[in-house]
Amino acid sequence: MAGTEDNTRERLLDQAERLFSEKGFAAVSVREITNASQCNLAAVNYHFGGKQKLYLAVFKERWAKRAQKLQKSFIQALAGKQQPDLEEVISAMARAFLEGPLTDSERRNHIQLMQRELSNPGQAMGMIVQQVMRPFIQNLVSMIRPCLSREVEDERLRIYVLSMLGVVLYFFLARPAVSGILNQEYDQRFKSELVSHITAFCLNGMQALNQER
Amino acid sequence: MAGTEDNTRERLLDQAERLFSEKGFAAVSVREITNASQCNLAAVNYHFGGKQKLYLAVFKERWAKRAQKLQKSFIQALAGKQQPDLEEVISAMARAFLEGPLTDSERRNHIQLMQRELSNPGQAMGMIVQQVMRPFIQNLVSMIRPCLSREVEDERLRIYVLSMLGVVLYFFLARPAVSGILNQEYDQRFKSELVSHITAFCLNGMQALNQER
DNA sequence: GTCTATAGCAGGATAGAC
DNA sequence: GTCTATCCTGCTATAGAC
Repeated sequence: MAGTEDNTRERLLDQAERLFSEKGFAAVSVREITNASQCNLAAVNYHFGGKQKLYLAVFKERWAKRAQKLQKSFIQALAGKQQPDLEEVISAMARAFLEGPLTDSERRNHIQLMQRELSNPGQAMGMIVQQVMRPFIQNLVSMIRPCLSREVEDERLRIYVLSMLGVVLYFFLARPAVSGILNQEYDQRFKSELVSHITAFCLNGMQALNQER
Repeated sequence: MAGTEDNTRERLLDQAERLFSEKGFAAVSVREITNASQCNLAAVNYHFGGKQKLYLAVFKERWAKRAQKLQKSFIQALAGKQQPDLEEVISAMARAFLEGPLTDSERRNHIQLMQRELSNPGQAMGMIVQQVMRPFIQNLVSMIRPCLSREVEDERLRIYVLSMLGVVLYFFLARPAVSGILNQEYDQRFKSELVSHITAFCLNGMQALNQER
């Protein structure tokens, strides 16, 4: 009685995550989710208590775990270094988002889902900011601080870290537009070119912190 | 017969733009739009031929015009200079998006609507990319090229311009998240601090183009 | 735990009076 | 050009058999 263990529930979470990230909460119907999960319409209510609660469960049981995985892979990439330099930190961050431990579709789902919630705050946004983004940013801040040649307040440093995240995430979110503008598919070659570019751009951008202002 | 001239149609476009940008296409009902516009349910069908076509009309008749206004204000800001330097170009760009000629709510509607379409391409995306973004980016490219100390191919320069746009737009789109992370309202003081920050960050970031690679 | 069946309601669209 | 009334589809949620 512990072998099968709620396979339906898992399939529902999988498909719900995929569909919500592709189309957004309102554009997805429970029928679409249960059909894709090859289970019955009533299953959503039985397992989660409604569409809205399923949405929340996707964040709590799937999204948050992936976010941890992503951050662990970022930390792992820097684990060898005693004191990584700025370039290493930035490149590891860009790589975590663009080439990290997730599959392509996982990555897309993960980031699109986050963006939907961040620009259209619902009940999951508090959790995302408090439990995932704040710690991650604080983590970056404390890795970057020793690389700088001047004392910089936390608050100012956080804005810089947000700017770097902005660059990375934007190449993701506006992916269809970027493809259209550059006439460029997001293949493996282009993605690693992007990592180089982002690293160079942000590395130079961060130098503003080392200047008088 | 040319004085009143379809006031209802205009109100519908106004309210549709606001609601679509706040909640997204699927989450808004025709009833919600017509109530907000203080007109009848059937008006959407009469004037536009359906909800989907109203959505498209919002982009064609409202969004595109605002985009032009925004770009004109950007060009205007640089009109005095014979050859603006890089800092002036970047600061004018950031200002156009963050403090430009639109009211706060116009700006929010405009950018959120764009982002919804860019990350979730529908029928309006082609128009946005071809008629608005491509020309704007090409414009930026040709203003920036003379500021550089090296020859740079168009393609490479476009990626840099996209990165700058990424920074600017991200501070907009993730506004609720940024507020939560920094514990900071988007008041006038903070917005002009953002413009300074973005200018400094991007100005330095662009220096990567002047380096060997 | 999974299914069928259905209640109950909100959605987009349209016909036709004015 | 605007309104009312209504059609019909599709939605979420639930009751109850198995």
